Amino acid sequence: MCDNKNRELGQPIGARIRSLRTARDWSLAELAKRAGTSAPTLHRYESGWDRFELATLRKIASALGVLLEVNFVEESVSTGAPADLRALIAPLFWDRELRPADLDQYPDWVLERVLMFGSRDQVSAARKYFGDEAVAKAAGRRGVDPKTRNYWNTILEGAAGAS
Amino acid sequence: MCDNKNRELGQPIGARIRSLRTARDWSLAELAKRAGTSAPTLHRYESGWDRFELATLRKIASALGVLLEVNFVEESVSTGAPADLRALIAPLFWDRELRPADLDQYPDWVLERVLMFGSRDQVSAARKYFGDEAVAKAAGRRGVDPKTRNYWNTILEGAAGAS
DNA sequence: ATTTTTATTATCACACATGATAATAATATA
DNA sequence: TATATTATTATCATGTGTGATAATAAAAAT
Repeated sequence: MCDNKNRELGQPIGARIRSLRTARDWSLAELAKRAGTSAPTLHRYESGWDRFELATLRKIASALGVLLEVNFVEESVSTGAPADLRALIAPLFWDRELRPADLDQYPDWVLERVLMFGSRDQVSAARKYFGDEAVAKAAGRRGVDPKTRNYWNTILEGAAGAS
Repeated sequence: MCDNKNRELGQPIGARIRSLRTARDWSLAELAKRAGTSAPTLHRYESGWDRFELATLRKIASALGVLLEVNFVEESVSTGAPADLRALIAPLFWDRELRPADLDQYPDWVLERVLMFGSRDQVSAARKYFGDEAVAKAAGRRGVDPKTRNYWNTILEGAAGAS
């Protein structure tokens, strides 16, 4: 999830709540009971409400057994420069040196590795650099495990639906 | 920053705001003007206020030129069961199959690989499973690059200091 | 086909987050 | 030392997020 609407880094809050709830096979009423709120209120949240109080999000997170993180994030490494991205993800390429040209010649291969083994920051930077289409393509490669593939299919589906 | 008080993952929100503001050499009045709020209100926030509306945090983030991230983070995989950890980190052992017994027979070797190439989740799960002492030991192995070693020495030093 | 469960929409009262304002204390500047 | 700037504390009016409730639609179960 990202709260700043200018950057699509994940699901909107409401969609995330729904996703977490349905993963647990809970009804709106069940989660509402656990979170100390009401089903119609939760429905409102899952349907696009966006102006939460943190206290509300805290209750919901607690009921769902997840951690609520709230971060002010400085603009990350500049991803306009290939050299910056290369330096960031180079550690993932233990078997072969990652050359600067590889970013443009073999985006699928690079992304596959990043999606499979990269940290959040590395993945985020690569996604920004290559774009969602390239990520979707890379997620379809044989070297990507089904769990990771499903993850990205869901994320990118959500990101495409929002545009 | 982490919003769930049960886990210490960073600065409280208010302290983070102050840190970002003073880094820019702005007064309370300056940030207040940019964020469309008031100096006394900002002072309240920086001094421990904790029950924010997201809209408020958005305004402040925008004024500070930073990204507001709001995440529900799943608790990581259960690390009580060796099979779960093994499944999680298995992709990192591309050159040799990771057998269940390896976790107990060669913890150093397993951890070295995880520390060097693991994702955040993988590292976190392994750390939880093996404990900090084992991580410290593994970080000292020859196959761990100095940067990673320093990273873990710092982290574990901090973790030891906190107890 | 009927009943039960769940989701969805709408209304409303109330608690409270927020910013405006004033006053005072502390710090920085001239 | 005097003045200006900034930080801090307190009060209060207002807008709004929230949950309770009712009604209805849709989906699932029997």
